[in-house]
Amino acid sequence: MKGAVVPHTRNRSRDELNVTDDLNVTDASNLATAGSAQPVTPRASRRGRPAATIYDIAKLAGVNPSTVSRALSKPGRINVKTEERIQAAAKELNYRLNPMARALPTGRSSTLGLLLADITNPMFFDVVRGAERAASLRGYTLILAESQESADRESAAAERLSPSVDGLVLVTSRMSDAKIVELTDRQPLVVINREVDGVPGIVPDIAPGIDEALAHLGGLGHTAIGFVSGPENSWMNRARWAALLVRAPQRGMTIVEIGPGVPTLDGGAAALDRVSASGVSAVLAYNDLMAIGLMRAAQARGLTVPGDLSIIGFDDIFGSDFTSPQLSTVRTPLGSIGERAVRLILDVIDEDAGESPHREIGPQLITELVVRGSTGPAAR
Amino acid sequence: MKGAVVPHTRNRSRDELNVTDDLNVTDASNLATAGSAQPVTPRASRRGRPAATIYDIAKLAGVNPSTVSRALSKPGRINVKTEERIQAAAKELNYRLNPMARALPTGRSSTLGLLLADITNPMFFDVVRGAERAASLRGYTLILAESQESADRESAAAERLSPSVDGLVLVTSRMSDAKIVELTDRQPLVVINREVDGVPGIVPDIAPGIDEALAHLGGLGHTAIGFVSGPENSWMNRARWAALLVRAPQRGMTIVEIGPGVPTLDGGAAALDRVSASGVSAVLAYNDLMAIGLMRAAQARGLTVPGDLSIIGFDDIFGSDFTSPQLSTVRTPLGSIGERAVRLILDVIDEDAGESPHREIGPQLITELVVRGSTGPAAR
DNA sequence: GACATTCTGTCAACCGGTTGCCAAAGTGCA
DNA sequence: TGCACTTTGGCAACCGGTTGACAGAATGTC
Repeated sequence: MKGAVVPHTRNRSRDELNVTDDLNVTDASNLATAGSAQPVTPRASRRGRPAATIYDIAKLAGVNPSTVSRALSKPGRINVKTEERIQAAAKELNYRLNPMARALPTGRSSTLGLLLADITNPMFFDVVRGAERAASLRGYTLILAESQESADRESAAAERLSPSVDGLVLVTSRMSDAKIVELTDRQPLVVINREVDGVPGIVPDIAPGIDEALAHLGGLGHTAIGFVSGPENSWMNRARWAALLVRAPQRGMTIVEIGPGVPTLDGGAAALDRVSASGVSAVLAYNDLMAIGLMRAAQARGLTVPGDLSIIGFDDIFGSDFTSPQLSTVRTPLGSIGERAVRLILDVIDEDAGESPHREIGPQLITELVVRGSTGPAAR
Repeated sequence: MKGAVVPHTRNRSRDELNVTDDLNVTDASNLATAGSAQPVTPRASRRGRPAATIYDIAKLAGVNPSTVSRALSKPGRINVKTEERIQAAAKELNYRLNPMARALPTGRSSTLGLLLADITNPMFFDVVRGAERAASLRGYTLILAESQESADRESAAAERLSPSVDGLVLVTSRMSDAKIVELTDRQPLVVINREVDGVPGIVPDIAPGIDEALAHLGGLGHTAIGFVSGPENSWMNRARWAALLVRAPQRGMTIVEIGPGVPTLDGGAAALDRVSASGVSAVLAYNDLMAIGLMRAAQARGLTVPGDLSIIGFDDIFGSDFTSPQLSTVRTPLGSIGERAVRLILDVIDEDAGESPHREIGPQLITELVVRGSTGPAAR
């Protein structure tokens, strides 16, 4: 008899299974007056066998588990005949790879974390869409987390996500540069709408849109402009203000900053008093949300837009053309930004893994003015 | 000498580490004219030591790894003194538990999958917010996936997520009942806005809102109503239509179904011809997106709302009060629905795990009419 | 002081994959 | 037929945790 020390034997006795078919179909007719929380039918316990593993496949195909692993993830490493047998067994067992089991030895989860400041800001729609597309194209899954405009919550979310994602995309980070650099030291990370020394990032070129906006306003006779400012800790807020501060005087316009404020409808509405008091005839707001909030507050007070006040937003979010008048706004190519950001971080990840460091420099991400109804001639 | 067979020795020589401080700070000044894709600074490779494990803690605290595991996750099982020592070591090493390593033996990932039909439908804002709140309250993370209104893509997403989540929440599923039941057999699952036999779900009570809407329209003199219908495979679409079909005649009104159509702005706009041709003086649309699309299309054609046509939407999404006139709509308590759905699925999960099957039946999730400007007296 | 009971920490198996190393089998070429 | 080289598949360690079983120490009881 051979030696009998079996060091790591797996004894799984899950082959035969119950399937006691006690499904108790409750009659849930009467669609129309649907109740609220439908009571759960007493489901004794999850039926259906546990998910198949490579060990099950190995047994069925009569090979070693490691061979199954290779057949499934290293095409060509295994004899074609064997590979076919394994594929057949996998299909028969309806095998589905367990990503977490794979992530443990490889250290790669094929998962990316996307940190947003505020889910309810429609600006994120397109970013998420674009990111999703680029991610799934390369077999990655996105995990979304929201920081609700708080640097602390953002940093907590990053810490929480960190062990289970291959990389982090910060969409409109509220964290300090130092914290971001610290995170970048630990794992691949890219920022959107922000520049941090030594951290890869995707930032649209805001200059064209702002130039167009100022030219547009100048052409309408406005000479005193306001900037309804967003969060102080937003890099993009500072960037937009900085650009205006340089460019407005170049065109012979005066410009004042009104704020900072929270980047929401309410934040925009809250700026109305200061806007009125400032005597400006036109404002740019940090984003469309604030612009719309301001517009509605102004209208509620009997002012007309653009008669008494011209308003321009940023981003061209969903709904910015619902308003009356429709909002003029500096469009940001959000979808492309999300897409590029994910491609960039995947490149960083691959590079860390020692693969080809190809980095495509695509077309510029430029912004442009969308002229709609909320801008008009300055009152004489 | 004792026996010397060490079966599973871990030899990690990661104690000393490099930290070659070659951070090459590139000067990225000039905020305003930010370029597009900022080139990545040549980052030799990820700096910073690999994440600490319980083995590192064990060595530092002079105990066995299993003791560390217990100290960290089974408070009280371990001597207070030892536990403190371990906690201190964990803090010193900045230890962070690896969720995937934990998920493997326990089979629980503390992660929930949320399947949406369309991220860009603002209806999901509140659902996601509510779900997020309930999930994080109980230590769970949400993974969002989008099916883009396709049953196939939805089912594929469910399959893909399945191995790595503890449960699935289908928000507005487009899959067949059979498929949903099949998934439910494999793992905890709850549906929102849908009733499926034997599958736990959260559905708002649409009757009150629809009654109010019909009463409102009746009071304004409307007798011929249209329902601009959404996707055929949407349970909620059928439910709304079924409710209207029963209730409108009870009030002496006629009602016709116009559709089906895609549940977007464009889908609503596309229904305009059929709405005009039908001769109705008021319509309810499947959701706010279609209602707004229809309203804008009507206005673009020179019709007035509500003068020529009264319009009511469903859900009261973000932006439904941006329009002019503002949209009257049947509000759905989306946030509560998301919250309740997550609580429900966590109960299902706990129950499967053999814990207390407490199930709170909260207040009813009722809908209500929000009267704004898009409804008015019927034309004589 | 003897014995039963509770506390506390260790051992080793296990979750489901991946992968370096190696030997057996197959192939090519002289 | 002999030998070098390539293919192919198995073995066992490993990723980072969890947990049942168990033994030694501490404590309680009479």
